[in-house]
Amino acid sequence: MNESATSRLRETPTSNARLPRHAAVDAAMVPEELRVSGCTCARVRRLARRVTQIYDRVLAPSGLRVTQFSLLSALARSGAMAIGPLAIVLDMDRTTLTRNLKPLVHARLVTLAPGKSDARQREASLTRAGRVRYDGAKTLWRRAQDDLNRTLGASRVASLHQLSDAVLDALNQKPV
Amino acid sequence: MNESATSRLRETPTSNARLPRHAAVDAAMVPEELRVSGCTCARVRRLARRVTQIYDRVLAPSGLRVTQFSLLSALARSGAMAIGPLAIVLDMDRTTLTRNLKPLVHARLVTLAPGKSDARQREASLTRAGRVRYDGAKTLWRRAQDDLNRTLGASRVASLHQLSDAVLDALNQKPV
DNA sequence: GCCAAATAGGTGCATATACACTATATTTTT
DNA sequence: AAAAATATAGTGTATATGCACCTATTTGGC
Repeated sequence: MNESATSRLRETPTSNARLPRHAAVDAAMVPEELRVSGCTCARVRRLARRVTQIYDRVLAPSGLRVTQFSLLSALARSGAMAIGPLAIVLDMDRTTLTRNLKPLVHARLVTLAPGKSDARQREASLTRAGRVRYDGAKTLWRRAQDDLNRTLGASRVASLHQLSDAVLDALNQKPV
Repeated sequence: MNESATSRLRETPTSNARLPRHAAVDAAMVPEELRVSGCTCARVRRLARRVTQIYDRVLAPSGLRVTQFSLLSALARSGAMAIGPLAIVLDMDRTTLTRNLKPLVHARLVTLAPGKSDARQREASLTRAGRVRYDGAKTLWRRAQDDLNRTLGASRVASLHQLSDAVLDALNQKPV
């Protein structure tokens, strides 16, 4: 069956312990014993899964998922906004945004209105019900965030924020 | 409608330094120093979206997505493994893993065999074709990883790995 | 004014994610 | 040994994600 079982499952194919050779930054490498994958993408996806579960569970009583909460939050902050610009702001694919808005529109928390100057545009904005729902959910969001802060420690969370922002910024400056 | 439209939507909403300002809602009486502004979950999700796009595009010629590549990688490393333990190792919901394996099983890159000692278990393992596909995709993965390292700088990538591992470890030690 | 190019957005398709519930097999209890 | 409890995995449902392709509108030359 698994003829590969004979191999000594040496370290992970993806977990080569040294990153790029064009930089000498070995000083702070992860201990080998952790035997984690060397894939940055796998790490951030895993992190997103784990963290999302926490927020979604705490937000559940509001009937909102954290993605939906974030969309309401963005609209509460920005006011009416067309799909395209909003997608750029959120680093979200335009078509993903369209689909993520759908349950919110169906729940009448968000409306989509034709653009005033350009008939192609669709401006998304919070309804009154959307504002109310968002305000109510903020308490739960705060609880989730506090839970995380307590578990990880504020400094680690702050570091995570800084690093995430820096990475996203770098990727937007110089797209790969 | 959007009475908040007056606010100055400067740069990105979530990287924006002020989210909820109402400290009165803290059901858990969290000290101020534990308060962090901005949503950690929105950040890590955004980061995961962005990074996933990079890897998926580079991996495209292999016919594998990065999630699938990671699954093959895990199986290449571990050999045959039952669904439950594999899900735990990957910090992935068990049912998500079952469904993520489906396209790989359908493509005959992975097989699911009944457990030898326990008929409830299903042991996943790489097929020969799966091993070949995985080996071929590793070159593309390496390219994606190198691209990212070059764009972000190795030290930032190393920091991201360290921090992600530390956070995941902390969450597993002390589940929220 | 007309038409090609560019722009804004939606659809089809496939995968990714996870909670609630279900089905089956094993283990423990009586 | 039969019943109850537990363990293992799959399904139903719903959302999240994004590429390829499509439609409608606007714009830029002419």
